[in-house]
Amino acid sequence: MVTISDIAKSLGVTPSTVSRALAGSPRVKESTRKAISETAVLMGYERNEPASSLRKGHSNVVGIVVPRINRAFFSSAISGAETVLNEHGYSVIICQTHEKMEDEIKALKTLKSNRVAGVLISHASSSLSGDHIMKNIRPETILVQFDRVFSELPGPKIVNDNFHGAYEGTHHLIEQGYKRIGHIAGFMDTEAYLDRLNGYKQALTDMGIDVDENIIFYDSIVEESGYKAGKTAIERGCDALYCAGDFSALGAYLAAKDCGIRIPEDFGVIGTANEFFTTIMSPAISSIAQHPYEIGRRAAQAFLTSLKPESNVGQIVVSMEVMARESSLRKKEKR
Amino acid sequence: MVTISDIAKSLGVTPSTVSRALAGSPRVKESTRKAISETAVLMGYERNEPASSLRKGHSNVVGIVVPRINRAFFSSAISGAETVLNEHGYSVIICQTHEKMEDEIKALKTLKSNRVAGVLISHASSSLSGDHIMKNIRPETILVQFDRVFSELPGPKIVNDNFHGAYEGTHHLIEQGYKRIGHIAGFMDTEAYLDRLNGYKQALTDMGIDVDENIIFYDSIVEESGYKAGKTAIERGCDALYCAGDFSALGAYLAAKDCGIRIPEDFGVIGTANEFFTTIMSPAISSIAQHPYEIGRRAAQAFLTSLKPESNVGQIVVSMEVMARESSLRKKEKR
DNA sequence: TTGTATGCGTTATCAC
DNA sequence: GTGATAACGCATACAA
Repeated sequence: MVTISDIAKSLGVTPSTVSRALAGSPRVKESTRKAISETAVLMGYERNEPASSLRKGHSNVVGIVVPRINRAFFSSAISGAETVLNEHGYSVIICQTHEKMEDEIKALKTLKSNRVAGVLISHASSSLSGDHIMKNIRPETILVQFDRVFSELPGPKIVNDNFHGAYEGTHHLIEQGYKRIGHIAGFMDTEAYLDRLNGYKQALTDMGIDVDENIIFYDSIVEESGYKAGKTAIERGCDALYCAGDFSALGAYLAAKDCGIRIPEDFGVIGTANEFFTTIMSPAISSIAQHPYEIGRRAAQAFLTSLKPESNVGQIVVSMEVMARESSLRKKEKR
Repeated sequence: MVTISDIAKSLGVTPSTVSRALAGSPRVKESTRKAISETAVLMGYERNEPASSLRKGHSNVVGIVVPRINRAFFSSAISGAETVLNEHGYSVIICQTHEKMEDEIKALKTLKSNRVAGVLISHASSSLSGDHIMKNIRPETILVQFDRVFSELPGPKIVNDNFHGAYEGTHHLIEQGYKRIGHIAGFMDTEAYLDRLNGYKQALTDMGIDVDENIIFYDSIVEESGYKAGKTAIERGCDALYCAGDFSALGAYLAAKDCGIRIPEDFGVIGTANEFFTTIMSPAISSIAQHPYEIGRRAAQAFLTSLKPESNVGQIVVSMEVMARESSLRKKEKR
């Protein structure tokens, strides 16, 4: 392995100069700069990152902490973040928490040990406050939260525009003439679901419809719960459901089908997340799209700008988009 | 930040002893060992990984190189590998190649700079040989290939049992009474697709059916290509298709539907990968399941056992499983 | 079983 | 604009 000393010797300069030259310091003559970088590539020099990290006190690595890697939303967010960070010379260490606060703490400790320059985190569902995050991060480390955030923690936060997404989705159902619109809401310990619930309520209120707690289902947003909630919603006279997740929407959709109820004529469904499967069902399921890749990109960019002193990124809201498909379109489009 | 010297001072021993104790060396008295680890937690000691890596010449990090993180197969494989590696004290750096050999080389260089202990790689489609991999890996680094492998490279390889999966899938179609079975095959520069093609051919041959190159489609396995191939297959008198991917299977499935051909009565379809959407279509699409999470786990385990001298892991084949669903079941199950 | 001494490769500080 | 020197924290070879 060739080191900066090797380069220095072969050029009759000192390691300090080589280090400065390779770091792009302005305090080195242009001609020597060029000579050094040329012989560096010639000799096949590659920086020893651990040595550099030890000396500098931090590495060129950013940690990303998520509940699970193999979930469409997170894997896309990671992909977006990795792409941006790589372009700027950073590597990415991935940690999954399996939704457990305990694992989250372990992950943060590992990242601290590795002296990462930053942490992009979407916290575990069992993390009820951000105390353990602040406790397990060095003060110099840049913390960026995305998707699932604690508003009480400092630093950039990248979130979906859940309120407006829910608002638009509900409004769309009303526009299509649905009268009694229920909601599969998820659990209220997650801010995202609370925001969606509020968007839903606001849309109803704005259109002069009373909110009925009997048709709001505070349940997990998996397919099975969606199916059950769908059945109940139908019993309670709903003619449409806005679901905080696509899998619960799928459950409700299948429940309606099983009851022999026509979609969208007699029953409208709209989900959230724009999962691939929603596009290929027949009828296709409407969904409120998130932009996970973009959220990952933004999180990475927030980290990069936070690197500069005086920067102050704050909260970034990424819009959601109603993808109106057959499951909620009963009015014919004008032509 | 507390260091081993701090611990040493507070206990009246030397840093070497602390280092040895924390590393679990047998050459340290049990009582001092205990005292040291106790004060270590008491003082909140956390190892400085860069320092350790510099000294040892390698880090406790394993690099994972994949074409894209946000693809179901790879994100699951990463998830499995990360889980196993974490249990053994390793962190995971993720790199994506976007299917470009150029990015793959960059990724390997980065990992080399970081002195990773191992590399788990599924190579880019544009990598036609493994030369660049060997060139950009230190000889001490353990190389594990998974899913897309170069058989000419040394070291463990974790692969799907593509041949038998394809064989079983094709055999299943024959058993269901389909007579003229085509194949959407993918491109032959990828070993996996070649193996699937061979399994398909073997199954036909074993059942006394002639292989007809006119109904083998060497095309990309995306939905669009599947649709086109599906149409052509129908024109050429096929009554079933075995597809090397689920998205091409979906394309063919929709092509048949658009032609007004009944599935499975008049046309059978089976895909590969067992994507979620195949289960919820109506009729549901049969698929030959892979086990990506398991493949990731195995890759990580192969790395861990390769750590031991004298170990010699070789090739590991992970079985595939025919998930027979409505799209290929025209014989009623016996009851 | 423990201590002593050294160096891994880099970068920052200071001097010239 | 360049050089000399030191130090980051840890792990090992050797000595005792």
